[in-house]
Amino acid sequence: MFDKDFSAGYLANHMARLFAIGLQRRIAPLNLAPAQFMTLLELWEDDGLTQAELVGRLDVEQATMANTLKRMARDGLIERKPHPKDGRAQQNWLTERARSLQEPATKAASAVNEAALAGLTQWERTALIELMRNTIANLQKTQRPS
Amino acid sequence: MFDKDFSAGYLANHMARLFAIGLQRRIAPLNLAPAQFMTLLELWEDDGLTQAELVGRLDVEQATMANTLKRMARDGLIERKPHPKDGRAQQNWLTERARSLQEPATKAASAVNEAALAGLTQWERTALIELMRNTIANLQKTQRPS
DNA sequence: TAATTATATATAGCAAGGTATATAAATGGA
DNA sequence: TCCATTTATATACCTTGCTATATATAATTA
Repeated sequence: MFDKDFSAGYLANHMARLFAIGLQRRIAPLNLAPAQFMTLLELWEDDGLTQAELVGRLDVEQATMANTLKRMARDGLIERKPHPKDGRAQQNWLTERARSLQEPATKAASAVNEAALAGLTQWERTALIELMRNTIANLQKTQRPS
Repeated sequence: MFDKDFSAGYLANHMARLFAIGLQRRIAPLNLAPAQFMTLLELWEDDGLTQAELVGRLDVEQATMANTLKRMARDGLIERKPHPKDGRAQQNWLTERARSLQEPATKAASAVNEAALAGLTQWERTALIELMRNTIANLQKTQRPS
């Protein structure tokens, strides 16, 4: 018999939904959505990345990233410019507004993490992170070797 | 500086997406989607639950459940009948087809969990589950006390 | 070089989550 | 009993994800 309350997949889904709500509520005042924040994390590190590069770094489907970038351009977070060496590609450059959001947005995300891990020891926090990373690697292994 | 590869929230989102893909691929042949499976888990236990009861058990928004139930009725998984004691409510009853999916669907879900946790010791698996349950409780605590 | 193959984006369509509203039925008080 | 409040669903609209296709530009190869 299948007990969802001890199923890794069910718990992962539930936990991710709660994290998303927590983040969404805290970055909504910045006019930012969770997937936009995730994309900004990469652009804050390396501005001007192409859609394909972002797809590789964030492990989402190309179509998903295409739509997220379209909304980000619409919301004035990025500007898309033709790639100087590849006529098919576009570079995605942060706007001043997007750059200004780095500090408040990352603080909001850290606050959610802190609230989520409240009461866990440092050892437990590290264990959770490492176990999730291990699980992610396992899942990627079984679904990619296509 | 914010490192997404060690952020509980980011990892939870990534892990949940990978679990969802794994489950979706395995239950697609049954003409079943992940949220439908999650809902069936409750109905297999207690047939005839109302929308409000399912909302409470699965911790999703009422509107989300309303749409999921609509798709399940459309797909012949449930039949909705007026509640005998409450004119506002409807009871959701499993069809024969839905009952027949219990075994293959739960086996598919168990297979995904097994693939995800491959290589982890029993102790590590239990630790991951318990840490996720703890994190879920923390997040519920901070977002509900509305 | 011409033709094929691969790569970068875009778009359509659907599921699942969420917020915000609306409506109808049930409940509780005054 | 009548009115206000609560509860059960439904719906509209938005984001995020996915699959499947289509298109244009590179790259490769015959």
